[in-house]
Amino acid sequence: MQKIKLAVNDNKITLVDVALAANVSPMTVSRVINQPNKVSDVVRMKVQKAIDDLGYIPNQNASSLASSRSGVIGVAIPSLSNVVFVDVVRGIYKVMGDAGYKVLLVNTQYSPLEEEKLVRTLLSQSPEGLIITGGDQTRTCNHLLRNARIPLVQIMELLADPIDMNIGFSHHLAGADVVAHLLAQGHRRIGFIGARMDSRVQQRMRGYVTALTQAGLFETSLIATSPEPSSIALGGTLFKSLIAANEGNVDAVFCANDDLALGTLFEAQRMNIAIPQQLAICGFNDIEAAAHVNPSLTSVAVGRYEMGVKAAELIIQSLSKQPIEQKKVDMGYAIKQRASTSRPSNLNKRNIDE
Amino acid sequence: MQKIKLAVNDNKITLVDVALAANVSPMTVSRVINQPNKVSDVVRMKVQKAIDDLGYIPNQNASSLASSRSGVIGVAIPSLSNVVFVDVVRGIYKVMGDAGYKVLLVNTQYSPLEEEKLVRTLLSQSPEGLIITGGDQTRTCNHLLRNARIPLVQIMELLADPIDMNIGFSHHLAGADVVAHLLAQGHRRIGFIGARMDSRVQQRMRGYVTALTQAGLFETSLIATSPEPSSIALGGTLFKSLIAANEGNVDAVFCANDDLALGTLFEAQRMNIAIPQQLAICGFNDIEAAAHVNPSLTSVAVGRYEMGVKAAELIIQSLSKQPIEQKKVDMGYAIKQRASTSRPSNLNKRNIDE
DNA sequence: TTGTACGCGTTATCAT
DNA sequence: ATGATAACGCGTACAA
Repeated sequence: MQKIKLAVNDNKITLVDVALAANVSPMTVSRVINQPNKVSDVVRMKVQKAIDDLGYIPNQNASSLASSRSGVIGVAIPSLSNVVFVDVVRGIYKVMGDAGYKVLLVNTQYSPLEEEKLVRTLLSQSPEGLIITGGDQTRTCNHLLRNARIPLVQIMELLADPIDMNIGFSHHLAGADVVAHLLAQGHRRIGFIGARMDSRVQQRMRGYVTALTQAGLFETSLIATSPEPSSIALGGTLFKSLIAANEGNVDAVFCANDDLALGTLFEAQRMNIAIPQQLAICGFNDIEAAAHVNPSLTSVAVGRYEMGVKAAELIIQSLSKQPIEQKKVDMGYAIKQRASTSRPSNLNKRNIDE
Repeated sequence: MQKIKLAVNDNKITLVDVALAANVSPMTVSRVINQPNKVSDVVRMKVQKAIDDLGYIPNQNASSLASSRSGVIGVAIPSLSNVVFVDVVRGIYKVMGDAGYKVLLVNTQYSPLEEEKLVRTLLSQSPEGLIITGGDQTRTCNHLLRNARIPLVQIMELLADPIDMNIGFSHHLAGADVVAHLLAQGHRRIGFIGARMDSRVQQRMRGYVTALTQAGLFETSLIATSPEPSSIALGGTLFKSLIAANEGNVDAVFCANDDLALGTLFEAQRMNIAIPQQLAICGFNDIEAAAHVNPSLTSVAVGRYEMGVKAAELIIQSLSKQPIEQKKVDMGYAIKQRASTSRPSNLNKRNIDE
């Protein structure tokens, strides 16, 4: 019953091998795989048996080449160490996986040059769509993307001049809103702690500076930053230098993310600084620990997973030629007030969370 | 000066277009890209100019098909929500990126059936190597992998019968060692909290059961588990049921990971249970927060990033036909003792960390 | 050093 | 419903 294979080169089973085994043309085998309903039941089952018997696995490279449909979506993020990006990627994987797309993920390490190189890599895979982070591309990279003529979504922040589609939120407004919240709680000496200082963290900081300046309360000594990646440890370190630089005269701190905020919180506890009585702390991103640590940490919640989902949906919608209602989507944000910024008079009330 | 393109189908620039523009054969263009030193300087620069002018981007699908070298490494992990896997993936990306390989990452969601489907997807991309998690594959998937004839590394745990290469550590030993540590601190009523209960968590639990039984201290009421994914919140919930089930008679808890341990710690604090005086807590994975939370959390450190690096290196080594000294690598683990399990007499000493 | 011929494994298109 | 033929874009192997 066994047919002899023609292709003997690499003992790889091809469409032709299956066709030979099933006594049909290669085209029929191709149809069984891609358009099963266009094949009669008898033939389909015969072919399927041959496929199973031989353990045939289609060669996607050949398929992509012939059909110019790769089923690949390229995704570029700056880091895998940051839960923020990983959460977005999770959303992308969820939607793209369900839709049958493969995700080719690359890590730019916050470098536009590295990003340009990786975008070339992505484009050489003939992706059907692209999701990239932010708007800080090199000129060359920008040209590459514009010439690619495939759906593209820039995520994580709102851009003035997006290449194609854009989804994010205003980091500047969020930063200013945090300051407004802290001012409303009666704080005056409000510090800022930031690390890595990428485009988005800088926007949060500018929001902070703008709002605090407007209130006539800004001083440069209130800012403590580092180019290093954020971490809990770095948060503690920066908090100590902030305190030192202001001789202890700080009554609130806005941390550019929750890792830094937790570091600040833990360090303050070790310094026997009462939170929020002596020091209020507000983080950013609202990671899970924020709601559970003692005292619970006020933070800015952003729908990261949802952003990934939405970005993927925009690509798919675009690919299915459906009209895109809006190419620019503002995901917004929400300040989750918790114990770390409640003013003393509120402390006996139960904090509303979620 | 402009040459007319032959391929007019999709305004995609191909090797032929570049060749025409540079007045050379397509093969020469191919060489400029893949073996530049085999082309004379004059021609190389002329061709490079044409490449730049036209914005040519090689078609990797065609290249893979013709050369049977895809430059793709497939990676399958069960979840992106768990920092443990993300850290391993980071290590893989580091090494594979530097070596010029693309990483195709898939998420099996802890389902062997989903894994089988995704392994098919990976194989259809003609990957040159594969990295997958654990040894819990379906029979079919196992066959697929064995027949693939490409380097394969199974990561995260030590396997009795690996398909090809294997790198991980013994979760069973680690679980038993944690119990030994807690016993040495004088604890007797040692609870276990676990969630998701995948193969690796189950091995940790069996290590716990074995060691505690050996000490004649095991009771089923000391175990609290849930099939849900781990989270800080779930840690708190499980801790409360553990306490309830034992009427408060628990003096130490071994949590299967640090999220659960943090949940337990924070919940215990809210219940005014003194740590470690009234309750010792040991986590697993040694995430960054463990060393910084107050009191600091004892945890089991495992070189996740390094495991990813090593797995990638094994693949690359294997691909370059270098002999593999050992196909099975034990990464080991280390219990990082911190304040959460120090017995009272040790409390005034400074805890050694790192 | 450069070029020619062919094939990689699949699918689009047109016939039957 | 099924098949024959011709690409898809590139690299291998050999020739010049």
